Amino acid sequence: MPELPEVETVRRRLHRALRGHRIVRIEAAADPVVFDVVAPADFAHALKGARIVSTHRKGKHLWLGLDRRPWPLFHFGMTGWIHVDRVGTPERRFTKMVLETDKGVRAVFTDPRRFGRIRLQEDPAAQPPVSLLGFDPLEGVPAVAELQRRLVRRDAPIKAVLLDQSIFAGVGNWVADEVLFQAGLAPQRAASSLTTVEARALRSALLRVVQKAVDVGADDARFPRTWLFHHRWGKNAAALTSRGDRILHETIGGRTTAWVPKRQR
DNA sequence: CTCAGTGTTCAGTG
DNA sequence: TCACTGAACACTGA
Repeated sequence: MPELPEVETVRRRLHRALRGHRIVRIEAAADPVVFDVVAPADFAHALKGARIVSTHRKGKHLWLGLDRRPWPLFHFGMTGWIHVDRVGTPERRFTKMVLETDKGVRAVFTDPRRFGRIRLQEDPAAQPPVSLLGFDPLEGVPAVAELQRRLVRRDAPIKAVLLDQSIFAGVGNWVADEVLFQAGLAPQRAASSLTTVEARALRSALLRVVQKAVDVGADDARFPRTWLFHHRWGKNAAALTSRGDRILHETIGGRTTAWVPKRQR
């Protein structure tokens, strides 16, 4: 479930588990889809022997800072993940990369659907795709006036604009729907039609949703009961919110969108 | 067997 | 060039 909160949660786990360790072994699967720009052997060679000094994230992109360059950069796509295990743990299915450290920690990148990507870059923060991202909500959302300035020239539905990574880095399908639900905004509203009051509601809902999801380690069982999240899945026509309001499912911005007409205008 | 899917990119159109 | 839409990508699981 890799949107901003999930990726940030993985980053924090990696940070605690790997920082200061030296990489003693790398296994990189022969998968030219996931390793789309670096040969797996070159990736392994670049990492082996290096020390992990930092972890980084912007939007849905995650990378490690090493004591030498280049650095590894990960994107989880729809089904990617990095699991932190101890060396000796049973293998996992759909493994694309295994990293083992001198202190016996193993990080495993898995991805059944193979939309994820593993790359190598000299300076991930300074080069595409990371350099092309908009603001990361966890690092702070622009003031309402600035936000509105960016929305006013967009005729697309606000749902689609929320998914635009060059503006809202890290927002994915469920975060977008949750934000619109909590802000009381109908997803098909043109972004340019938002009033200042509505843009303010959007801004604070975005901040609140992302912060809360990260605070609970992206563990959805700990999301507040009032969140749409718990009721939105499965395109169930009879689905209701915690207050008993009907949830509609329709395609907006090219994605399945769950929303509550009674609460969103 | 069919279809949806927590993401991104590209082709085609206006 | 830009903004927008819809298809394509690859594969699992319901």
